[in-house]
Amino acid sequence: MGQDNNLTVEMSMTGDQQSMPLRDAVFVSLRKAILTGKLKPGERLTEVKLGKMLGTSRTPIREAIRMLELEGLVAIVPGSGAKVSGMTLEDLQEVMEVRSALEQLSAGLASERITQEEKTGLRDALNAFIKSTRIGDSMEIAEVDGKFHDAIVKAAKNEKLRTILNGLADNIYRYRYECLRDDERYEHLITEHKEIYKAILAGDRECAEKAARNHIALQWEFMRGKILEEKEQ
Amino acid sequence: MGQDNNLTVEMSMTGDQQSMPLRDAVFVSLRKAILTGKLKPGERLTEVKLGKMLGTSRTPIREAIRMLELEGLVAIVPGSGAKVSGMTLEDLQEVMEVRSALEQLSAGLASERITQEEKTGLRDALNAFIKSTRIGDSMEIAEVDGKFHDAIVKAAKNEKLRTILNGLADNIYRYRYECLRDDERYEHLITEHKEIYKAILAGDRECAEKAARNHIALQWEFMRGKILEEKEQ
DNA sequence: CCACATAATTCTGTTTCCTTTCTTTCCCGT
DNA sequence: ACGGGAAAGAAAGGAAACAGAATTATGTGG
Repeated sequence: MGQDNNLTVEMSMTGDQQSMPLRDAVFVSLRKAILTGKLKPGERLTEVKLGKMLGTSRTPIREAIRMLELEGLVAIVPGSGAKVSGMTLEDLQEVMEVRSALEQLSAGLASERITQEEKTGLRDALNAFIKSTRIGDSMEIAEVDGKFHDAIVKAAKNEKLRTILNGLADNIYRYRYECLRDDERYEHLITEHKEIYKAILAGDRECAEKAARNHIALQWEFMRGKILEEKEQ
Repeated sequence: MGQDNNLTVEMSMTGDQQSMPLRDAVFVSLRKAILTGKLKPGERLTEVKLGKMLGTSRTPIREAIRMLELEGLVAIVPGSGAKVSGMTLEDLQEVMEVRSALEQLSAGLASERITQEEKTGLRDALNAFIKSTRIGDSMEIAEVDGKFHDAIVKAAKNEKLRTILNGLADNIYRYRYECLRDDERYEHLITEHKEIYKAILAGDRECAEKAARNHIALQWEFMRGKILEEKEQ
């Protein structure tokens, strides 16, 4: 009961509701709540309850849930309802396999298509990442890491790729976030990012792809290890 | 007016509506109508009209449209409505770039993970493809071509990849379909498919990836040429 | 004390209605 | 005659109502 009230406050809809369809606001709110773990995997999402929490009727909630389903963040059981979808280790591996292929493509295309301004933008993103690892707020690090990868895919000039990659990033956000609490890998992460950055700047597609593949592979290895050792406890 | 009635009949909802949420039936119907070109790019989708056509109220229509939007098949103008989204040549190129990377991954993984039963299934799919090119019904060829690619991604044992690839295939279905009307490329297609098939059977990942990349590259080249020469007319 | 069946409650699926926003058309002024 | 603005109409956005299925609770029999 008290928890619900807490969530109500936490899930208040941000910013400009004006001229923005309610369903989109709800969509963003729910998505954020899931990604940050406020709504936990397996938790049941009842429409009336969410409606009360966000102060809307069921209609926008329903539409938002349908959208979340297509993004894979909730699972709908026909006739029963929706629940936040958890992920098995196998699911994570699937996502990481796809991500590996697409981050390679992203880095490769970026190395060929990046403009001068984007180069400075990418450098700034890299520096921001390095800086926030020094400070150590894992929430911010996840954010800035995402910015770096997004800067690359922007330079790749392929919006379809960008959409898909961002969707995949959301899929694993929860787990990546958990893994970033550990700072033993920060130095490695910086090195890997630098390597990708250098290859893209040099316009060396082969090298950029290789660096990206390597980066994802190491990240996956680390995540996998973390999750497995957590399970043993 | 008469057109509308025609569409009504064409868009009747197929199969087991029982125990299937109406929105999904609507979703499938609309999707098919768009992919087969019954609903043309730019055409406006008004909820009441579609509701009358399919014999439902607006709600299932709305939810289906939201889902179609996330799949990129319709575009929503806030407050105004939804329309079937067309594709520029640049959009197509974006899709093909991503598809190239993922079909490579698909073939590569399949070469490592395919089971004995799946091998025979893939062989059957290949033969079915060859057979339908002899008959020459472009509708069926597109279907069977899809089956072949789906058999591969099934063997790759990665459902996430499968979902994304099928989504991409839908994106370009209309255009691929158009291009298959031309039978000058059938022989090449068969050769390329055979090459992928052989590499997967041999368990040669490198070779499978190369064959897949080659296949997509040639398909794209052909599509691009077709579209450009159509525009010139 | 537990298992099974039945009833009550809750939640989804769908329809219907009201409100808000956009679009189009028509009229008035220049 | 042409352009701008206001009003009417149409369509989406949102809320509430209704029906049916699912889950939970309750009670009875073993």
